[in-house]
Amino acid sequence: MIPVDAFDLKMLAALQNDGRLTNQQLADAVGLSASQCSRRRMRLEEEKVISGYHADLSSDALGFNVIAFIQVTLATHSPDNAKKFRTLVQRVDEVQEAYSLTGDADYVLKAVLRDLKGLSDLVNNVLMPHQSVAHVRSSIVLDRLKETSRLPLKSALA
Amino acid sequence: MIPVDAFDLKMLAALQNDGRLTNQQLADAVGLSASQCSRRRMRLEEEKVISGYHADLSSDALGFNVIAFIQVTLATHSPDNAKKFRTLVQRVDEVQEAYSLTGDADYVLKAVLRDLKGLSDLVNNVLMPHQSVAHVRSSIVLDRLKETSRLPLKSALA
DNA sequence: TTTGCGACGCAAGGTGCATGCAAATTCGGA
DNA sequence: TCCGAATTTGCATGCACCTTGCGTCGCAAA
Repeated sequence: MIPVDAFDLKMLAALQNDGRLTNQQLADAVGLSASQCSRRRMRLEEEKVISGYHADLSSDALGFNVIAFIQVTLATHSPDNAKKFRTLVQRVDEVQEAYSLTGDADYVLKAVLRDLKGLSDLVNNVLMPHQSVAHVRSSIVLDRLKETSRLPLKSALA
Repeated sequence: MIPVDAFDLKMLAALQNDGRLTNQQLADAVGLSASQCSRRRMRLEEEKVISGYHADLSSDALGFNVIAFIQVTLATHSPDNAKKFRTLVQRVDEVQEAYSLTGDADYVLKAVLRDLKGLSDLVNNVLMPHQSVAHVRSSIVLDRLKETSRLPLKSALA
């Protein structure tokens, strides 16, 4: 597959923690020169091992007070219907994540909203009325114990 | 609360998309000078509206082929037990997200693993044997329709 | 109107980045 | 074991970028 050695892994781990690390800081962290870090980083970006860099914003500070998981059952399992639902999900910014899962429901969505009215709007005015959707059940997040997107790289040597 | 004006929102939106934007690029995007972008960005970081920057790594490219949602029921609801579970979750790198929810289960975890054996290990050798845990039910992700951490800022003027 | 304060753009000095280059290292075949 | 080719590395350099000081502008209160 894509060549990723121990240096790359250290760099990836460091960049997962701080995406604005200087090549020099990276160099100090992994034990290479800055120029090498620059080259390797460009390669990793080129190969899409690093798919992007993002600022992490505080949902609390910005007034997003409600997070919800929404289990969705489709009206039919036709490919056409699935595609319509997919497009819907892509379009709605409040939906951060969407997965199809084994188990009871067809899909699970994670949504971020300003308040409970926002959730109500999403469920009752966006999801429920959509032709592809049959049934919706939402659970509100009471407490966030952990929330990261870091991969457990310690176990990874490709 | 924290003062965030239209310029700030534009900057935040831009930095959500690309966390390595230059102050000058930011300036072009929002219609300010680079120096002002620098100052405002520092302020937003200071105030923790921007909580950090992270490289986004491709789980596929790095061989993490299994994502699972794990519903956990605690043995008892004592504060002591909850704290033990909290610590466990924090320690296990494979668990990316953990929430307590309204509804059936006490907690939902999102875990990233190399393969099904990894999931099995996590469930049977880490979660199940832990004294705080009574019951575990896991669902495997079949398809990822959407996966982002962007906040829907269009609705946000604090 | 005047005064004070905050936000602005500009300019300059310092810092970081990317590429050329030569030395060092690795690897396979004889 | 030895040698040569290919890859990887560190260093140097020219260029872009970042940050801070400074003077200006606009607005709000007196």
